[in-house]
Formats: sequence, structure tokens, C-alpha cells
Amino acid sequence: MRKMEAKKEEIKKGPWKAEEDEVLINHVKRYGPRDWSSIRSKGLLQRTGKSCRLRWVNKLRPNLKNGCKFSADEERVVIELQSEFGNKWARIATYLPGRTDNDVKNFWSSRQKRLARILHNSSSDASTSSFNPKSSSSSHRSKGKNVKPIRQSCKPTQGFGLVEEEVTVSYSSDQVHDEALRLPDLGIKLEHQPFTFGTDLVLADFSDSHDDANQQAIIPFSPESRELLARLDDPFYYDILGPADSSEPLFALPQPFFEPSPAPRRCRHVSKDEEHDDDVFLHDFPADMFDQVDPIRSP
DNA sequence: AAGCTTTGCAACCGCGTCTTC
DNA sequence: AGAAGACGCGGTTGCAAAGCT
Repeated sequence: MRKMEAKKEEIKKGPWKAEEDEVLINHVKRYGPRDWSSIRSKGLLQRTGKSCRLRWVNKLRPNLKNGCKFSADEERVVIELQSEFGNKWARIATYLPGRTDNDVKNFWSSRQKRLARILHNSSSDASTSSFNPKSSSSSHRSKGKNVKPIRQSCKPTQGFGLVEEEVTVSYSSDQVHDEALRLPDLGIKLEHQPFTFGTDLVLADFSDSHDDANQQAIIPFSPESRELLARLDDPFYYDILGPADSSEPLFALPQPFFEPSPAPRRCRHVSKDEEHDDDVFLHDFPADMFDQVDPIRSP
């Protein structure tokens, strides 16, 4: 028992040190990005194989865009692919060179939280709302599935944009959720908009609770937002919108940066023969890949 | 300037799948 | 065939930095 406890204690967790990174990089140089468990069994690091793999994939791998914000194009790709694939972050990441599944996941999570906050701010006057962004953890995000469909009816009271007649559209909460996420990309801020439009958007509550009139929040979207929401079904939705950033054509239908490489689900395992060829695993990588591996600064 | 809140991200965990023996 | 171990993925958590009051 004591032995087991001692063994447990040997496993190190928490932030990685530069020395550990160096050991890990050396291991990958020598054996390739595999056999993670052997790193610990050989006594090289007190980390689990999983932890080593994660560190390599998310931080040490060459050509990663570490510390680089998602560009407008990348955002667009993520949004589009998320709607297509769902939360298949690894799959989505294959379309974004230099991005990891963790990056995509965190990016999406941030956006969701931001939206939750925006919606909450917009509806803060709606005392009937039970939506609480404080509890909008990721569990909240994933609970949007079982909410009521929402109905948006636009009755423009101002000559604004292209809306000239009454439009009544019904969307699922997921649709509005997703599309509302796009609005900031259009240069449209949901916050601080004068709510002069004629109608309200009745948004389903994102919480887990059951159908209940009290769960509804009245979200007074800005005219531009309403206009966009009213056009979700338009196949030329993206064409209608001008680029938010003059330098980039934001709303062309997204194309993958690269076709995702049909990478094998798992890395090839090492045969006994290959084991002695130090470089055999490096054939998968550019010759200078390790020159690009910057030593990670320790916190 | 200090305290509080929000945000971004690194890392961990649990679980499902695949491979090896 | 099936058990055990390794790997990969998605969800979640914790913390430091940034922003706000």
C-alpha cells in the first residue's frame, strides 16, 4: 500500500518546466511522437504518458501558433465547421494549420461565454429571465439542445437595412445561438445598441429547467442583428454582408485552409528493428522541425 | 491603488477505441 | 476471443493576466 502511494506521489502534475520540455523534446527527437508511457517507465519524467502527449501536441509540436489570436478567417472556419461537425474539435483543428483541438475548444468556449454574457446584458431588464451566465459553465453550453424553439418576429419600425416588411421566422435556439455568435464578426455589437426596433426576440432559456413561461428572456436585438437573424435561411447569407474587416473577405463561404490530412488515427508502433534507428521516426517531420522548437519559458 | 470580475488558456480527467499479446 | 495497456478525444477545472470599478 505504501509502495502504491509512493508510486502515486511520483507522478508530477501542474505546469511544465523548461527542463521537462527539453526531456520530452529529446524523447520525440529520438523515438518520435509515440510511446508516451515509456517516458515515465524509463524514468525520464515523472509525468504520465497522457500528460506528455498532451504537452507535445498542445505546446511543443513544431509550427504551432502559440499565443496567436484566431484570425477572422480562422474564426469563420471554426464557426462553419462547428455547425457542420459539432464539437469535433480535433477534426476541426485539422482544417486550421498550427491550431490544436484544445485551441479550437478554448476558442469556442470563450465565444460561447461571451455570447452568454452579451445575451444576458441585453436581457438584464427582463426580470422574467432566469438565465444566469454565472452558471454558464461548459455544462450550460452543452445543455442548449433541449430548449424550446424560439420565435423571432420582426416588425421594423424604422427604415433600416433591407427589412421592409414583416418577417416572422422561427429558429431553434441552437441556430440563434450560433448565428448570434457570428454577429460580432460582422462588426455588429450587440451591446450598446439602441433598442428601437419594433419587436422582441423571445429566446429560450439555456438552463436545464423545463418548459416554463418564466424561463423566457426577452432579448432586444439591435436592428442589424434582427436583420441578420431574419436571413439565416438565405443561402446567400454571407454574400449580403460586407466584410467587417476591409482587409479580409470575411464572408465568402468558408473553405478549409487545407484538406484535413487523412492521418491515421494512431501513430505507427515501433518494431524491434526500427527501434535502433534513431531517425526513423523523424521522416514524418520536416528536416528542420526541431530548429523551430523554441524552448518553452517556464512560468 | 486596491479589490473584484472576467477572460484566456494550460492541464487534468474520464471514457471510448484501438492495438498488442 | 478477450484482457490489458496505450492512445485520442471531448469536457471540465484552476489559475494567472487583463480589465473594470
